[in-house]
Amino acid sequence: MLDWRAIPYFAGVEANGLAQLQAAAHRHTFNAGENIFAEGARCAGFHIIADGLVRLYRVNSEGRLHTLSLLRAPSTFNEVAAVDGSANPFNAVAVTAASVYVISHNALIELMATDRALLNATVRALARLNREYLERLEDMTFRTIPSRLAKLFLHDATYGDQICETPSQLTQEEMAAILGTTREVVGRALRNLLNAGLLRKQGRYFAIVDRAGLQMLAETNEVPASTRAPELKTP
Amino acid sequence: MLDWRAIPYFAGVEANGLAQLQAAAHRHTFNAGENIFAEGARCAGFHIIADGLVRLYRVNSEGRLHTLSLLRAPSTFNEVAAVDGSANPFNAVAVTAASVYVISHNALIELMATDRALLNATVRALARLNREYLERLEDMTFRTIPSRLAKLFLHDATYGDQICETPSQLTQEEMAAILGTTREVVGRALRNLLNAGLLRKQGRYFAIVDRAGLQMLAETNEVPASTRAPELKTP
DNA sequence: TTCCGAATCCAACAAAAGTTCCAGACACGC
DNA sequence: GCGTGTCTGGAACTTTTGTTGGATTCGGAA
Repeated sequence: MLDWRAIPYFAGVEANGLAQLQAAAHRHTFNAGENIFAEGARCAGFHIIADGLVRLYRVNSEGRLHTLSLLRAPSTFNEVAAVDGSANPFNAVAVTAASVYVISHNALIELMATDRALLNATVRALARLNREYLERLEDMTFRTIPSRLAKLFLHDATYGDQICETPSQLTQEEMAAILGTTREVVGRALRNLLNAGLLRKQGRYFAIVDRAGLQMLAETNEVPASTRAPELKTP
Repeated sequence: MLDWRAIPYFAGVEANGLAQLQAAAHRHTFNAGENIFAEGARCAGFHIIADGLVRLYRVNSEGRLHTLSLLRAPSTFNEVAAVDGSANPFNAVAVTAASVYVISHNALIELMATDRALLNATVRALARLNREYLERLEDMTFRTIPSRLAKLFLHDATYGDQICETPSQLTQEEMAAILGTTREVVGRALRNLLNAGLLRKQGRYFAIVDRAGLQMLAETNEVPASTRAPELKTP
């Protein structure tokens, strides 16, 4: 069961407003792998994840994927389209079987018109989303792939809220989609972090060895010399 | 003189509300090159450009610049920090001498609490900003530099509203800052677009020859074969 | 167990982007 | 007209990223 009060978006909205939101929401269930809505399609409304894991992503003309977020309950998505009523800005797919509440654009606008707390919450949520996107934009502009990978492992503010699975449990393919590159490149970067002594293998996955080193790498694009492992190859 | 009704952000706000906004605003003037506010500093409030050209940018640890927008009157900036009261998400500098009205975070919050139209306008503006950032993010993720350059010249939705100077009047240095790269790379890309017959030189600057070709390049990262100029070098 | 598909590892190569350097062109103020 | 600083053109080189292809490991289903 979904505890509506636990949803960060609705912090500040009174019981009365919550009840109205619940009344306006329609519940949908999706099988693993099923599409929830498509980028560019008519606004699908405001979505609340009650259960399951949801991926938001975009695809380019050559078919490469960019995962914007991996979200699990309780969280919300598609706020932007829900608010302006235009096309969905990304695709959404259920990674696992998922249960989702949907509030239509019109219903949300109507509720925001009567419930000031909801309107305020929306403003806050949009501002927060803006900051997140800007952070991601700077990552793509300034950081190398090893640096972005380190940041992903640190699970910091940028990715922490949006991408919920710990990176150590993601496949290289999934990490690549999140970082906006290809699996091979992620594999190489992982090997480098391993050799540099920042990560170590733990079974199938990776564990953090040197958090400070990862932080340094995330911030400066450089592996700190003090923690770098000695070269193995002799010329 | 600034015509407050001409500011897109305030579309829908009534005369009464506009008067209150004007009363809350403080006018500041800046010389060419003068800093308006700094990234990370305490929230500088909501800014309205009455006159002049303003650059919003970020800097990375190595000192490279990323120009997020080049704005001229009438337009607004720093909405996000003005709304959530946190640190400014970027630097702002007056490119030319500029005159700017500033409304503090507290004043804006108060006005939004009494003026529903202003609150709605803020929601719309934040949604629009979100879409712009997402578009830019995808540009950085998926497009090559020639492709981004073509998009800049096409002056399309992504850059059209935010970056007001026509690209043909920007220096290579400025284009590089907008695209998130370096001057040399922009120079090379420009030469390629020239050789491919998509642009031509017009005095100091460039003019568009083949708009469809630029569009194709912007969308697919490929220079269309039909318009490509014959190779000059023979092996 | 055996087989199968998914995920990984690794090497070699290709392409894109970043760096360094220097030579001209041009605009502007003196 | 003459320097001076900004902007541009372009070559040569390095690094990073993307691509290809094959070998290997792993876990679960038959």
